Amino acid sequence: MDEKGRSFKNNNMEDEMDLKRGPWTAEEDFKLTNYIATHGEGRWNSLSRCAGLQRTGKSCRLRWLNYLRPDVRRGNITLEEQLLILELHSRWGNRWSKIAQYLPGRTDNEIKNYWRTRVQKHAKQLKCDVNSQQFKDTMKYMWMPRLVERIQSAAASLTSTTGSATTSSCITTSNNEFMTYDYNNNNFIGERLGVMNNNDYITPENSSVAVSPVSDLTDYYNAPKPNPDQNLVGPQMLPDNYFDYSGLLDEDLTATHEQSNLDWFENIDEVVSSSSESLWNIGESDEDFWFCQQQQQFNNNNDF
DNA sequence: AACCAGTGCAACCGCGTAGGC
DNA sequence: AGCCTACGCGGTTGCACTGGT
Repeated sequence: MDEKGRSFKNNNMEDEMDLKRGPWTAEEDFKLTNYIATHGEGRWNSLSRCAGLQRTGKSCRLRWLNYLRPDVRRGNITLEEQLLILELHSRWGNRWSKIAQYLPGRTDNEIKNYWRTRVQKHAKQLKCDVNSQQFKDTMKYMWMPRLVERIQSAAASLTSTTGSATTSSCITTSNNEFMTYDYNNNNFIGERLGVMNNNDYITPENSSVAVSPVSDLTDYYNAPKPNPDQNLVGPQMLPDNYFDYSGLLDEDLTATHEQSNLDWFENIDEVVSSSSESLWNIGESDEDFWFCQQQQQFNNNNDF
């Protein structure tokens, strides 16, 4: 039973009346941050009292975890993070905290909000349920390949403009394994990454999607028609463009990196940040949404 | 300038669960 | 074993901001 439960009300109604709600003030933030800096986290209810905050422990915890924590990463969700969210959500569903473990600095709340405001919005606009197989396939066979392509084209364009100055980025894992991602060869350099390896990751050899120089629209529309009996499921839908994302994250992901704080593409952000804002972000690009709608219409027309 | 609808995000709520007594 | 407390998670709400009319 938490502080909203019966026992709380029985204990002290006056305390409940005094509790403050709503947006946090700078002063409250200061108090909470200062107190945690001195005494550490935990025991949120007593922490709230000791810090002189008229807030529930729950509220303090949320404020700290989602906003005040020094390692909270703010700003737009990057392309790489989008890709990872899509992949992990397809695997785990609405397990936001679990997904958040693999996006360092991002909170479950932020990821959840991203999903609801961007992804679900698109599902709605595409007139299909976000949990439907149709929508999942749209993500898997269209959005995710597009993301991969844009991530790589962003890296490639940067490479072309900066010469060979930036051809790799560093990745550190919770185990302090140090890995390097080679943008020229699209693979990881190093012993092991845990969640990925050279064979798993997208390379020019194993993915025509990732390096396709042809416009997506052309590719998709030239793709063989899906088998009407199979209701838009399976790699046969878009064989030339199919990329198996199950390889992106190893099946042993959970086991090998249960408490992983993998700094996924920690520095790729810097590499592509200058151009990523204008690249494809779910919910932000009319062009790509239009493309998805066209594709959906195409599929509908050919399926039935 | 005023209004309104849409959007994004911080914060809250309800519930399940683990652990202590 | 049963109760209580604290915590964490996923779902939901409220509100500030923004862009369109």
